[in-house]
Amino acid sequence: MRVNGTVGRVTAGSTTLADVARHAGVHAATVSRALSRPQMVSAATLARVRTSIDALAYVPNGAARQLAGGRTSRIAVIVPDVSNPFFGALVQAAQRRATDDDELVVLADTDQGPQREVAAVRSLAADVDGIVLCGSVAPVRELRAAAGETPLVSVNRRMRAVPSVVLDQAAVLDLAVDHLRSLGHDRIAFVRGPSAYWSTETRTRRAVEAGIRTLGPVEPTDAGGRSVLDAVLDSGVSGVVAFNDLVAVGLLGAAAERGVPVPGRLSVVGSDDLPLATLVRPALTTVTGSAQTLGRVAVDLVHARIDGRPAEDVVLAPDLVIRDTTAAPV
Amino acid sequence: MRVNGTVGRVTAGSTTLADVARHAGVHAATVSRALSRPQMVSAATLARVRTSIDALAYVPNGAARQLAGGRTSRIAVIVPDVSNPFFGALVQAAQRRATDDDELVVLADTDQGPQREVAAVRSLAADVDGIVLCGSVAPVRELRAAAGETPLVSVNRRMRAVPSVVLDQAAVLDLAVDHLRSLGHDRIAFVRGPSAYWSTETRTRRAVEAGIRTLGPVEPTDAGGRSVLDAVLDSGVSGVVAFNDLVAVGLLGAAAERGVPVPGRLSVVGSDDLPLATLVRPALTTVTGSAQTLGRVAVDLVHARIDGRPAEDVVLAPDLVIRDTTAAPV
DNA sequence: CTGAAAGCGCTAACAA
DNA sequence: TTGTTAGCGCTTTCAG
Repeated sequence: MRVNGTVGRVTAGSTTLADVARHAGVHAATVSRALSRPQMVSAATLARVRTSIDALAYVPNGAARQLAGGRTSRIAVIVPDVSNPFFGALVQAAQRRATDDDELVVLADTDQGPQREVAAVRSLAADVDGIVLCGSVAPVRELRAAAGETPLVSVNRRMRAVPSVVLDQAAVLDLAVDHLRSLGHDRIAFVRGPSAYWSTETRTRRAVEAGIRTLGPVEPTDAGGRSVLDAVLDSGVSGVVAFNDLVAVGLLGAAAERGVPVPGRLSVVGSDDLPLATLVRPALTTVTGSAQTLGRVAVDLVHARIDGRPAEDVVLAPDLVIRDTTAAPV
Repeated sequence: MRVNGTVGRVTAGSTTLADVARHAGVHAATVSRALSRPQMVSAATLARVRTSIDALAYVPNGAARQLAGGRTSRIAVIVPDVSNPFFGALVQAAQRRATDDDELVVLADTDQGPQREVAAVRSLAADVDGIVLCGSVAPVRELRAAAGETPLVSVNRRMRAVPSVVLDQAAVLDLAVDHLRSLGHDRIAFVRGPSAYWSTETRTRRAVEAGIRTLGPVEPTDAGGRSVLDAVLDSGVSGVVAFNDLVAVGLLGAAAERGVPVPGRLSVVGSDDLPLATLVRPALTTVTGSAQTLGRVAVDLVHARIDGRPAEDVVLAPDLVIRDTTAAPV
């Protein structure tokens, strides 16, 4: 069986550039130009080519494009856990932004492992134009080595020599603390997330400066929140800044089961503004920089890097979202 | 400036097969074999090649691979909304399964638009080995045309001539209804999701058969649930089967605000078993076929199709997860 | 503005 | 078992 040659193709292959060129009566190169640099082609030819493209329902082959031109029209988004709604929203926002640019998003979930994180970066680097790395916990050296020439942008972790988009974590803590103080709480604790997180460490530093006691670390989940209830009660604080909304919800749930009055004996502020925050009762007061914004800005930043434009760190100011059923005057 | 030739490369390019071959003192084809069919290479050569691969930190170029061999080691997962925790979990499970197979997952979010759904399938088809299409709402003809030769698997919607993995929706409804009946409810309503969903239509049909009244359709969200409260109260039912957990939570939230006793005046059963279900108070009783299972099975199915193995529809039986704080005897 | 030719990095016959 | 030889479908110089 001939596989190539004049006899015909066997490859399942869909229509190619060559097919379009033939149909339009021009050279393949012209079709290529019509696609990527329309202004280099005469209006008449352009029209003809476009007609053929539609007629044949031609879709350019990404692999060939990449191989020949270097560009993939693909960016990778690497997150610790897609099933976490925060990252879900972030990924979605990134995807929307990328789509505006006719780009595809390749997703990798690291399951929170530094090992897998580096592996993901390495294996993706050659196949995408840029990488958005979220909630990274791996050593920066390794990440940079793994990324090679591929533009890398970090979200929610500040890294040297890697453009980052982060929340101002000190402000996150301050906002939450001030809010609790304004309600009259003077004994306040910060429940830490995993130590590997940049956000944990940055907030902890601020907490220490501010003389706020810290509890934990706990897992950044509902279960983590539940597990810290005893410590919270023992510590005698009345106001709690939880690492994130999941921890806050877990803490509140456990408190409810133990009959601890909320708000009253305990006021809790979360962080992330998950949709969840509005659904639980009492609703959660939360400090936030929206996942959407982070995702969008990150993609813009990779684009800048891809195009060789300078890309500076973006530090987003958090908002305090008050739902006023959780945190109440003592 | 020479771009190619003996002078040296300018392309940022990382190490290639050829580099490894040179380093190991073998032909490029041998390295290729060492990578994809190790058993075709002598142990000694294999070892040497592997050493070189490590030494040079070689990572194969996916695009070249695809172009030459036809395989991409990539599958696409298309969902209506990644930020929905149900799909988040599904995507994560799919991703894990794919990773076991050294595959990458390309993600597309259609924002629930049939238009974008078809576009996503079309643009992805040539660049992936297979497609997992979740919660599809587009016309089957168009989808099949868009997919071309690329294996397609549908999740949560049964399609003719497309292997599908779905929940037994009649069973979903029956389970929920039986549960409510066993608690003594005899006036029960089903709150419908969007009509475009296969799961809505299938359940509705069953509801009609079973003489259960239907309400809605509503958006498959918290807001959708809130919006249907009046209709629920007006209809005089005491038991409600909500389209999914988000709707259920919205309904419960609105009920709580209106002082409707739950459980008591109203018992609600959701569907999906979102993590959320355990976090709200009262906790949600829910009918489920886990998102994880759906994701995993779907990926297995695409793999089967990719390998040319026969792939039959998988109909998963739902489970009833009873948390017993929501649905209680009348 | 358009055609010709070369080649991106890899795999897959085919020979040896 | 290994080397040789062709391309995969596209972009890109370079001429014309």
